[in-house]
Amino acid sequence: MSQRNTGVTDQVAEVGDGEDACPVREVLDRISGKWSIQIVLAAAEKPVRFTELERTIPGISRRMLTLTLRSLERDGLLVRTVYPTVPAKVVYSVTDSARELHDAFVTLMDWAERNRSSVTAARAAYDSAALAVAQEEEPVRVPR
Amino acid sequence: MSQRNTGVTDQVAEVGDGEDACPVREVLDRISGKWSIQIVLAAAEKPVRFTELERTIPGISRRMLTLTLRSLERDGLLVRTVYPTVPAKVVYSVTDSARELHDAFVTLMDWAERNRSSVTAARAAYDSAALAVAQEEEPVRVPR
DNA sequence: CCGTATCCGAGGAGATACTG
DNA sequence: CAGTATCTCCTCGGATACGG
Repeated sequence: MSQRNTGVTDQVAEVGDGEDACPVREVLDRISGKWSIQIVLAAAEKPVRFTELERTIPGISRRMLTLTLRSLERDGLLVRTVYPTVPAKVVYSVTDSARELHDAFVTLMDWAERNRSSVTAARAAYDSAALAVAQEEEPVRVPR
Repeated sequence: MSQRNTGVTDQVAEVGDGEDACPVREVLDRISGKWSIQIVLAAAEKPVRFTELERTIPGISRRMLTLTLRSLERDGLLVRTVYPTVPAKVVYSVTDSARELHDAFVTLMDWAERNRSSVTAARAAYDSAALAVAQEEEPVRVPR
């Protein structure tokens, strides 16, 4: 009991949840963790099997896949269905709640693609400026 | 040099960024961290001063405020303006890029408020079910 | 007022090995 | 196939103290 290090917030957290009530934190807690969004994104297209997700999402580990799935299931975003066939087959599908969230994610992804280049550029500019300062030299003044 | 523990991803990360190119990760890296969203949200309403943000955002520490601000500035989401008055005055304002992102955040917040109750309910249901299993008893079968 | 530097704990996440 | 259990590393982020 009293399991340590469950990752992904925790589950069955002390019953007394604590009254945050802040919507910002609620959202963050749900989409943070490297994998939640990608899983919802994948499951929203069509119900997916465990192994399927493992292949669909590049760097995910078995552990994090399981933990994130449980977390999403707990929040009522995914439904886990088990078919008691011989090697057992498990399918995860999104709920209505998650489908709406999915739309919000799409908006976010859209932003990411439209602003990718500008962010990269801003970053490069910021870094080179910081570097110049660190070297106590005049900015962007090329040697030769 | 080679400073440890800068928090908020890191800045000036080894120059060679590594080619992820995954929009999902890009978004996540920007909105993860407990404070980014709230800062953008606040600065989007009107340009804000450092201390102002400190008061506006409840639990934030000076450290995290600075770190997150730098990170957002680096990504071209915030602009830092210094007025060389006597005790110096610094104002942070959002860029166009950030204003679009702000809209996406609003969508997310909207979702959070609309689904707050259903998530809470789903969580309670999941937890009580798990608890019943843990006690090796029949589910939801009240004693008396 | 606007930060920076340092110390340190909590928990997120990978690697690996084992089970029904 | 679909997980669970451990062990461990590392990043995030709070507390605190100091500097221009």
